Amino acid sequence: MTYENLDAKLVNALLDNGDASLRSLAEQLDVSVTTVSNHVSALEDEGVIRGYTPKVDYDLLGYDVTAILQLKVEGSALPDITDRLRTEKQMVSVYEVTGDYDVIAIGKFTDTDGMNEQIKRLLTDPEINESNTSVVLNSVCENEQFSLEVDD
Amino acid sequence: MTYENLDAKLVNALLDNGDASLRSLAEQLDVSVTTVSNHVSALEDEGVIRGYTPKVDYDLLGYDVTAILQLKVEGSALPDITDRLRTEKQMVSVYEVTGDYDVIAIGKFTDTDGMNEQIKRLLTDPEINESNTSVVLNSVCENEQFSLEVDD
DNA sequence: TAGATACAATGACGTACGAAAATCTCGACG
DNA sequence: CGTCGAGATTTTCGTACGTCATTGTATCTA
Repeated sequence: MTYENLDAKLVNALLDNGDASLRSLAEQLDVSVTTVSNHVSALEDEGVIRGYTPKVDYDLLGYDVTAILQLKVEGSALPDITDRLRTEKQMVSVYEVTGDYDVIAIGKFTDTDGMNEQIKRLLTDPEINESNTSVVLNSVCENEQFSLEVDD
Repeated sequence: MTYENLDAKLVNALLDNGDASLRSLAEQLDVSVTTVSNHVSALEDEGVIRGYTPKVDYDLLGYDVTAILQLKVEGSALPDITDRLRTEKQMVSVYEVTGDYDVIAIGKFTDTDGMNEQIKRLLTDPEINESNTSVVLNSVCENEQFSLEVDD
């Protein structure tokens, strides 16, 4: 088994269960605990694994509404706008993009009223020329981290 | 300190560091290890915390290109399309939405060529009436999990 | 020679258990 | 009608125990 395959398998195993103990990983991949420890540490040091996080179910916490905002922005104002969006706590993702719009942002809200209010407030910004909001009806999948390819 | 505040603080502490030990959480929040253990277990059982996952840096792994697809789909074909998108490994998020388009999907690719090919293949589907692709120039933030409000 | 492995020692960790404290329930009484 | 308090329930806490991750050393392999 090559080094890189082991790393990919480790990442995949951790994506499956971020809590997995080094021992269980060692058994699963048929290598020693020490090797697993070394490789996982290396992945963390390299930044491939940038830490661990609980998967929080925001739906259960009352953040029922997800909205996708698309904005056309004055070119020079782009950093201002993205900065402002990022500091909005409930913004999950903010992208600068090519295409019809300049910015696409995804946010989560407790209800449509709160969403409308917050979005309205955002859109008062004179540097936003045009906007388009899509409300999510159904999240087929969200923030899925896909597994890496392994050639055996 | 109320029960709910403790839970919110625990979630926030774990969002800050999903690896935090029960002991460090206990010290940080000034409660006993047992209390932390009970509450974290409860949060996991309730589904508020749906598990733990490593934060994988796909950029570092060569998935440089992120694209946002918007599709108009024959109403009856919507489940087919979303199903198919979900099974595309590199799709990170797939939403059914209101607005100009019916589906918004976010995917990651190793290069623009691969992206174009994969997207072209997807769009041959006759049930997709119209599509629009935005390529991400800059991810201001991505899949940020925001912290919960705590009233002290 | 560099990387992987096995083994042992140590300190940290998660969890189960019983005791103590806090909170809630609800009828009795002023 | 409002207040009180005993019993019951829930929550919290400290301790103890077995498991785990980590580290260092020595051995093996490509």
